[in-house]
Amino acid sequence: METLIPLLSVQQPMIAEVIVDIAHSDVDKIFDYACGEEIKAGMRVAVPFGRSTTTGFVMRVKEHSDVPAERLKRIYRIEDELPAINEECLSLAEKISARYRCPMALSLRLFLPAELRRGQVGRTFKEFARLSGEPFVPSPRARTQQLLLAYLEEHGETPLSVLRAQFPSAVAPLLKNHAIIVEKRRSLRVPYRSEEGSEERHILTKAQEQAVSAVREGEETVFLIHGVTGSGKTEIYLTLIAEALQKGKTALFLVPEISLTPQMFMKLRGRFGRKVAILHSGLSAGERFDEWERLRLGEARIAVGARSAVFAPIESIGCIVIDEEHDGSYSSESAPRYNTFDIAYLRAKYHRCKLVLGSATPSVETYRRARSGEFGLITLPDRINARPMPKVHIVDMRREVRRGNATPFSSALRDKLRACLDGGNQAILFLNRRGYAQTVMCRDCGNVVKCESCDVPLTYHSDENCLKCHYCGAKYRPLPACPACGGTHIHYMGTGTQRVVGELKKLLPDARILRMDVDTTSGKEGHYKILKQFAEKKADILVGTQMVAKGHDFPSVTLVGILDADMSLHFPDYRSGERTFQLITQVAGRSGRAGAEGEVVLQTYDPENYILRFATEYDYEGFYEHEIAMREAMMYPPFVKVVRVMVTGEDEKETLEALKTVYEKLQKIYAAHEEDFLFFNRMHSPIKRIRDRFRYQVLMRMTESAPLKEIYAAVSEEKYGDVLVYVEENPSNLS
DNA sequence: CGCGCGCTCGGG
DNA sequence: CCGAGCGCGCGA
Repeated sequence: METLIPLLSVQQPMIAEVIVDIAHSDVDKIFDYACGEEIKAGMRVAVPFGRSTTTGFVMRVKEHSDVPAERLKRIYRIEDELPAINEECLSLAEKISARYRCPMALSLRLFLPAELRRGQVGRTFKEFARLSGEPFVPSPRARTQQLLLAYLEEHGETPLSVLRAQFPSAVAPLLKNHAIIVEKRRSLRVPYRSEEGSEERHILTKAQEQAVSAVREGEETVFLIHGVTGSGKTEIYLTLIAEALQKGKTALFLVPEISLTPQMFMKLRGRFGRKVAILHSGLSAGERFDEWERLRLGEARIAVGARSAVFAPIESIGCIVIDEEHDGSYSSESAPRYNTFDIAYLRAKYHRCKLVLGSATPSVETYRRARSGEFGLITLPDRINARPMPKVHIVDMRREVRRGNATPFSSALRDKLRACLDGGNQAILFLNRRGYAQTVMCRDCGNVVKCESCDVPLTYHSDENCLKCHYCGAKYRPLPACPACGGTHIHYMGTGTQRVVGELKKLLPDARILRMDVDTTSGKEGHYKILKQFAEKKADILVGTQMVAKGHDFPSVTLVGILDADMSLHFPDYRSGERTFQLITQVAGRSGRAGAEGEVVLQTYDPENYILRFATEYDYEGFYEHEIAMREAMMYPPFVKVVRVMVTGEDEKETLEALKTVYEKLQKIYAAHEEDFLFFNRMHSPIKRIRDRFRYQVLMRMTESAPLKEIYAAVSEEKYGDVLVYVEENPSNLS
């Protein structure tokens, strides 16, 4: 008779559900692999796939598979000792893929630093020395050896490099005698390293105190802090973050791309020391990876960074902050086209924590949600130092032109500039147009010189003496004659920052001028270098594009000139008014922060415009009431949703064919839900070609109840060869 | 995505 | 008859 002996040595194999790291809809599905007990959800693994090996993400581990056992293959190896993506983030990735119809591989990648995917980031190691405990008495003459041992006695484990520097001759003999032991240990690179955070108490004003308790005690998940420039929003954020930390939780602090300056890093490091990890493209690959790793390991508990930091690998989040909530950089411009708020909201819901939005000029949509009671609304109307906002003077440029002033500066601005510099103060001139001249036109035939790859006029750049395309970056030699008619009356139209600097030198020959725009801020810390020079008063006037507008403090700036306030106002976009208001408010806020009272000169050809009027009065409420009424009357967001399906490809015929296919599918949805659509049409994009790709679009305006999911489904249903098709919701630029 | 399979077409 | 080219479906 046979006895059945349990085969303890043969483990029942487990099954891992794996998503392979290939961003393609054909392979965007679960593949089952056999694996052992050591495999956990969230790990990256190497798996045999087809005839090659691929990285995959373990989504789930289960006991049975519907795939016949003979077809199952085994996971080759584990790529990360610790699961790279936790349960919360795995399910978040699933939601993102479902919401934006993108392959799981793409949504999963959001949670990993690029360095990890590329494979070998140098994990750096460092040697540490400690006392071995073995009895050893150095000879009385070996004084440095005695000192070293005493040092270790006092300080405990110490990096070997420190000992080598302090006791150069002692290390080798002590090692030889086994008096000390050296171990290699993982060392994490900490950028902008400083000592522990300062424990000093930060005294809050009454208004700040009230704001903090409103968030702490409020019922809502989301809070909007609407506070004027200088009202002390940052201190509120930091207090809320500190409170989360005290409860043993972590925090997420999201800021616009541009405001991640070294000063900002230092401020946070000063406050929270090594508990802060900064996720930012300005760091080296190694630093970035290590900061991510410090968060994942729990060594750092506050993640600070731009948009992508919302995917930080932290657990038990106690507080999420989105500063400068209205900033455009919070929307992703490549697949998946997520909005940072939406992701942050999902995470806040999951962790049952507060999501705090802050802005001096909230987006109309956010403000409406706050006013309706959906979000908690906290208003900080006063500046900390009770200083009034700078006085804004509107200058009618039509009158200047009539008087024969052909320069970019009104007489009022010229006078104030001189007075400002005479008083030993600094000025900022803002103009949202880089280069020297906006367009190059032939006066003989009217031809405007365009880029070969884009349907865009070229901008003349005087410092490089070339024509540049601001969409693809291509450079061209300046033309001696018109390519269309051979005429030689080439006219340089419109003023950019370079021309302003040139004119300024003529006007104020002794003034020291700095320029800040995309062309002068190349390199890793380009912005920072220019801002630093200006802050150190190595220049009198800073001329720049909108990058001068974002939260930097220059105590001796007492004059801000907005050279062309209409520029963004007449942008063909329902948000142009909102953006202009935000921009003017921000730029104006640069004036008069500490010293004398500041002034702003706002030059416009449309001095009666309501947006400019409200901006000069710093009247956000007034602006909002006017704007929201207009949006409702015109049926624009937030009352409807603007959805654009973009179709772009290098081959125009192919692109048009794809457009036709997509349009027909969308038309079916439209026909079935006609009552939900206010607008439905296909057309050229305003810019017909960018980077050699033709651009067509189906533009829709629809109610909230319209079937957005069906639109996403229709677009991702079919393959369109080399033609790229994607959906945008309330796109921030409609070019 | 990368690959192999099989179908089709064209050349000799 | 054979080789190149392409569309399709598969991968666990």
